[in-house]
Amino acid sequence: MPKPRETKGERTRQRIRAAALHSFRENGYDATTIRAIADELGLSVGVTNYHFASKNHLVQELYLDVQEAHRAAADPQLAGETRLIERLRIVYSAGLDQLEPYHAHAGEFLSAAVSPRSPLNPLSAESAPAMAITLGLFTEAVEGAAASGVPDDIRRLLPRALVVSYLLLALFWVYDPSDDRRRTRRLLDRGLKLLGGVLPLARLPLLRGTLRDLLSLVDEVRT
Amino acid sequence: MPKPRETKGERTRQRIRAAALHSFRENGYDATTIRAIADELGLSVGVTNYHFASKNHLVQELYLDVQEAHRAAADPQLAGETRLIERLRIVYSAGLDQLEPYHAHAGEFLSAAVSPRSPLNPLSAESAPAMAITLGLFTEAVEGAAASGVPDDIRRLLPRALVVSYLLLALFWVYDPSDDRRRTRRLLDRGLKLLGGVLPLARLPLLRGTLRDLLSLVDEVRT
DNA sequence: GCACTTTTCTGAACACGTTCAGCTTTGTAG
DNA sequence: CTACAAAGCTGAACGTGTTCAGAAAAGTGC
Repeated sequence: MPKPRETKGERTRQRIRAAALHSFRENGYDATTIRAIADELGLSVGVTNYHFASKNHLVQELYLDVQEAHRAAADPQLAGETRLIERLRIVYSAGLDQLEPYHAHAGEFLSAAVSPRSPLNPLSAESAPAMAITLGLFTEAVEGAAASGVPDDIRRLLPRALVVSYLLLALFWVYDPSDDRRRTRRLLDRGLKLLGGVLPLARLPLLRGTLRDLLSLVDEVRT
Repeated sequence: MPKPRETKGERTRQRIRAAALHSFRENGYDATTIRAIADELGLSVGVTNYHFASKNHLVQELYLDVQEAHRAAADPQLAGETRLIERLRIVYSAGLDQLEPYHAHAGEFLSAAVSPRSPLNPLSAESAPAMAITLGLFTEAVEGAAASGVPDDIRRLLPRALVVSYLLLALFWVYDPSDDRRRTRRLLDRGLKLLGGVLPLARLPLLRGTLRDLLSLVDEVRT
C-alpha cells in the first residue's frame, strides 16, 4: 500500500469536504444531508461532526471556494482595464457570475448564513478569510484605476463601502425572481452609472463633505 | 356551560397564538418548541400544525404584533412634530424601540425570516400586511411634514426608499453587538443628519436628477 | 513484538418540526 | 332523539443535525 503522505484523518476530511461541496452544488443546502454524505463515503453518521464542527462549517468551505473563484475570474479581466467604473463593473459582474449556479437554492444558503452565531455570516471570524478576498478585490479595483480626480480621502473610504454594497447586491440577487437575474444586473448597471456621475462631484467642496459622510456611514457597518 | 361565541377551534387557535408569542418573547425562536407549547396547553403535538401551517407562521403573528405596536408608538408622537427629519426620527426610533426586547434572539428570528420561501421574508405575500403598516408610517411621516421645499417627484419616491432603509437599519441592528445598540442609534443619527443635508440640495437642478436616480434605485428593491 | 497513547470512527440516542390516518367532539338536518 | 357530516384533535412515525461513550485503528516508545 502507498505510504500516506498525510494522516488518514486529513484524507477523510477532504473526502467529506468534496462530497459535501458536490452535493451542495447539485442539490442545495436542505437536500444535502449529513447522512447521505456519510453513506456515499461508506462512513458512519457521526464522522462529519468529528471533522467539521457543524453542517454550516461545510458550507463555509463552499463559501471560500466561491470567493476564490471570484478572484480567479476577476483578476485577468482587471489587467486590461484602467477606468475605475469599468473595473468595478468587472468585480461586481464576476461575483454575480460565480453565484449564479447557486441561485436555485440561494434562499436555503442565506438562511443558514444569516444567524449572527453562524460561522457563515459575513461578519463572523470564520468568514474573515473569504471577506478578505472580496475586500482585496475591491481594493485592487480602486487602486489600480487611472488617476480619476477622486480625492484621496474619498478614495480611501471606497473599498470597504463597495464591499458592503456588494453584500447588499448579493442579498438583492437572492430575492431576484426575474429571468437570468436581469433585475440584479440592471440594478448594478444603474448603480455604477450613478456612481460614475457622483464621483466627479466629489471635487466640489460643497459635496465632498457630504459624500465622505455617506461613505463613512456605510463603512460603519464593518467594525 | 357558557355558549361559545366563537367556535372552539378559534379559541384553541388564539390560545396557541398567545402561548407561542409569549414564549418567543421569553425564550426566542429556537427555544420555543412546538411540543412545549402543546404541553403547556394540554394539547397534543399535532395541533399547532392544524391551526398554523408551520412554526414560521406563528412568528408571522409576532411580526404583525410588533408592527402594530410600532404604529401605536409612533402615531401620537408624530402629531406634535412638523419637521420632516424629526418626523422620520420618530418613526425609525419607535421601530427600534419595539424591536429592542427581541435583540437577544434576533439572529434566530432573522434566520427563520430570511428564506425567500418563508412566509416571514419581508417581500412575501404573507407579510404584506405588516409591510403595509411600515410603509403607511413612512408615508404619513413624509406627507404630514411642513412644506420643506423638497420637490414633489423626490417627495413621492421617499416613503418606499425609507422603508428599504428601515429594513437595512433593522438588519444592522440584528448584528449590532454594542451596549444598548448604541451603534445602531448612532448610524440612524448620522443617516438623518446626512439626509437633512442632502434634501435641500434637491432644488439644485444639477443634483436633483442624481438624487432622483438614487431614490428610484432604492425603490427598485420592491416590486 | 509488545504495551500504551492518540487519532479516528461508530452508531444508538436525543430533540426537533412536520405529516397524516384515524379517533373524538361538535354542529346540523330531519 | 337520531344520523350524519364537519371540525377539531391525537399521537405514532419520519427524517433531520447533533452528541457522545466507547470501539477500532493508527501511531509511538521500548
